[in-house]
Amino acid sequence: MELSKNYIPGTVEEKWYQHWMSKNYFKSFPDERPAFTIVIPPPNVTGVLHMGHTLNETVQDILARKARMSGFNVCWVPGSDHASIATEAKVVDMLKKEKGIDKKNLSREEFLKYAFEWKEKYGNIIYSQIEKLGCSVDWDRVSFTMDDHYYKAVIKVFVDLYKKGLIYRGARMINWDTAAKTALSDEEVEYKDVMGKLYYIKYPLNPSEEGVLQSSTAEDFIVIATQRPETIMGDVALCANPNDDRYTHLKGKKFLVPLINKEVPVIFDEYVDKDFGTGILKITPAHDINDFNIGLKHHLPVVDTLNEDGTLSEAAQIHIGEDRFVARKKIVEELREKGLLVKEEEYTTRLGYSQRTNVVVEPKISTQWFVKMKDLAKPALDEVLTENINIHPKDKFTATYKYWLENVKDWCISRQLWWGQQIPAWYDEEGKIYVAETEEEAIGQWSIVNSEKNSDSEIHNSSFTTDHSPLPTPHLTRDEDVLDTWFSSWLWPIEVFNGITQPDNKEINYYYPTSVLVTGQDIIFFWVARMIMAGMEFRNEKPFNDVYFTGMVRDKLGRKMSKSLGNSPDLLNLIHEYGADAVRFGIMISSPAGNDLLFDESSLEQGKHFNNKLWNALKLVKMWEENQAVGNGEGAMVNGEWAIQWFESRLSEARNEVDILMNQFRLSEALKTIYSLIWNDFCSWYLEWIKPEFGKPIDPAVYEKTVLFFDELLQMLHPFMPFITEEIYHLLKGRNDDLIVKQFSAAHKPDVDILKSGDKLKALITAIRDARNKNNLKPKESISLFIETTDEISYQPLKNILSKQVNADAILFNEKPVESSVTIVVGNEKIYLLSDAETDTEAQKEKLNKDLQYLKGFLISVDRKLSNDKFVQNAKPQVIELERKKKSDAEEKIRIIEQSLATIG
RNA sequence: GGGAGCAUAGCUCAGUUGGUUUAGAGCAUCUGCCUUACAAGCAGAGGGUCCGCGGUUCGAACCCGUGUGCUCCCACCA
Repeated sequence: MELSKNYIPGTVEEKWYQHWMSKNYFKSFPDERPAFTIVIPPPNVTGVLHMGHTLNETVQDILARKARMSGFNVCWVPGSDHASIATEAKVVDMLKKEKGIDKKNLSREEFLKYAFEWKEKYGNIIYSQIEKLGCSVDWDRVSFTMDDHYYKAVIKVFVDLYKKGLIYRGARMINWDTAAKTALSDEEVEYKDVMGKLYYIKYPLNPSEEGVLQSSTAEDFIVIATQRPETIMGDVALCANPNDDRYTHLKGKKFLVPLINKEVPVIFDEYVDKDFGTGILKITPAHDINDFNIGLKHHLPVVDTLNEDGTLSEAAQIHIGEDRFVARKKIVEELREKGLLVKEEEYTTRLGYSQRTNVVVEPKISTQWFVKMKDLAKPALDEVLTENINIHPKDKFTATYKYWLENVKDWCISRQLWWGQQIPAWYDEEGKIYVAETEEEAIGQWSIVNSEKNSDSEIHNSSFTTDHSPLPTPHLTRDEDVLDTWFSSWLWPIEVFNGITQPDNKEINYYYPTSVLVTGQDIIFFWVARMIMAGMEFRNEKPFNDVYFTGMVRDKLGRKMSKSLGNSPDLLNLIHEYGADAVRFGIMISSPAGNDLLFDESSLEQGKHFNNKLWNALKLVKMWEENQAVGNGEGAMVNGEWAIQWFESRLSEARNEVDILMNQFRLSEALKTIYSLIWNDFCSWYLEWIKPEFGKPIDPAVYEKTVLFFDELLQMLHPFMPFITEEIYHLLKGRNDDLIVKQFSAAHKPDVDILKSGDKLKALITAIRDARNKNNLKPKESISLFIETTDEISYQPLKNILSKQVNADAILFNEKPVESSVTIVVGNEKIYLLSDAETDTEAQKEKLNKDLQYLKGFLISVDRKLSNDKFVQNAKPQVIELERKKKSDAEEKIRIIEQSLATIG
């Protein structure tokens, strides 16, 4: 079979994915083997996968494939997240732009139909991307956070927590998204520094109050500073610090809110910073969390001057219906005209923006549903602190995890949206709440409550009536809101195995807890912490053993990937251009765990080159398949045996290193190790060492061994680059099995002595090549080598390799060349290169002098240590011994070099 | 304002409880090669005040203090 010049990934990748699927390699059923379970962090169905997902899925696939080749029953569950607010915002936007439909004009059912269509479209794109990337997920297990059983699980959990008293309904200050018209959790708000203005506004004294100000002031007003003049209509008090002498005399006085002349009292609270602004704070409980708290403390009313969409409400009295930012400008103008605006200052402030719609978030009083977090947080914290769950990298995230859980606040879980699980709460005409899994159950509860009420009233009326008229049909209305998307995601590792809806099924018992969670560090609180809470609360067991945090993917300038910057590449394009293996390689090679990844296409280029290197190694070995020596191996490499022993040891050494690195989740380093093993040790050294001269046959035993080595390298690389490795595995030799399921054998112990010989040989070759280079000896010009050594025997097995690698036609030991030659020093041995060509003695001298200088400096530093009494007294014996050896080695080398220099003259 | 992390070659990063040389890798750079697996390649080379300062130690890239710079998280003073 003719192999193409370069590796072409496209059809190969398609072919093998289909093959693996047809063999059901990705499918998993509970059996006797140990389980290795991964649940995919379900991507939001808001759009297509970006580079962050690519990194995540690649890491998971590497772990899954490695586990599969190590005898585990691997189950990787794919899926997607309905992403309540994010998706709803996209659908609303799409409807408006593409169909001219306003959500207001749709019924809930109609809207959900569109939303499901959207989910179908983007969900499928996401799944096809996961497939193209080569992810070995079990496609029979695709889960979605709004699947029927999943929906039921969420409802069940809500009811359960409500019954336990862990869910309550209450009026709180929440973050309000005026575009999506919904509450946001604290985590959904992003703060940005913005230039704003601080306005100083006069509040006049109520004219009905007389002579309250000290005569020295002589003015009947006080000045407050605010960034948000449009909220003054919601003011209910002015507040000063009780220790602020400037204002203590104002106690009991009343002032007027400008423009609307509403009377507000002066109160005192230590919360107020005397040194900020004027030292007086206006209290607007409806629109600021701190004001709200002060309001509660001082029993002040709440005046909400904003509508849900961010326009001013009737309570504002003026500018009703105008957007808050428009109203701000107008109010400032009006204040200025009335002479009530004292001054404006430039001021940098941090404003909260909605993560989903990017509008400025308004603090707003609202009745919402909350989860009490304190009791849930405790066990979740313990799991991590006791290292029952291991976080990687540990140092970086354990502290933040601990801090968040120790200071956790109640979780606002209701959202004023349609896309999501509708809150299972019903209200009767009196506003009484019934929380139940179904409407029937809610009605049942209502009946019980109302019949109790009837019997209560019977007792109190003390009128004995016997005719029990049937209870009237209840008019229950269901809560319109849906649940926060994370209130469904936190059940993910459990409910993908139906562990909430059927708590004792075979699957959940086998696959749970899952093995490892791979996710971005940005959702440690949103998701990771809450999954641990859910695991502990609903199954009394952690959801996963390990958590691997990937960093954020940035562009090569360190900027976040974003659509507006246009620096977020399209995954399918990249796969098309480089191949999935190269994309996986490129993204993994530069991605240490937990560090941000600076994405640069040049690393994909490197991956592509690596593919080609493997391809060419295949071509070389294939050539030998047809051209093997018969009989006693005439023309074969005599030193194949030694090369084989060396590579066997090198391979074992690397296998052990890679295993350790993989167990520590240091995947990037593991890949680097494999890359270097294949490119340098296998291709540049081993294959060159055993390669017969052109046209000559190879020794069959060497050939067979080489194929086995190649197999093992492919196996090591397969988790990282699955397609090309499977392809080469099959092209290398006719096979009945597939690489993807080939089980790792135990790694051997490397032979340390032979590795040392290998290092020596490599150093020798490099030094001689360097000398050739520096002396302008063309590769084709043959040389004779004269080696001065006390250990001639150790050279015997290396001789043939050495002469081939440096193009030497003769190697002589402990003889001096008669003619002038190039002299170099490698280790403790002096080597002469003799050739017919002119040699440049100046270049040699230069090199030798440089080495000499280095060695003398080195010797001084060693001597300094050894002549230091304290060092000799305190250092460990091995360390001293080592220094002595360094000293004698250096002295020996210096002697040889000086001798050489003398010879050259 | 509170906390965490980082700072090593042009770039991205390793560097294990302080001692294997005067610190390593990949990429990039430079030099020479179209040598029959591979120019998407081969061979070789150059490149570092381990952020500054101070301390502990016989010995510091590593430990301690301090300064500077960057990143992130939390809080959210009108």
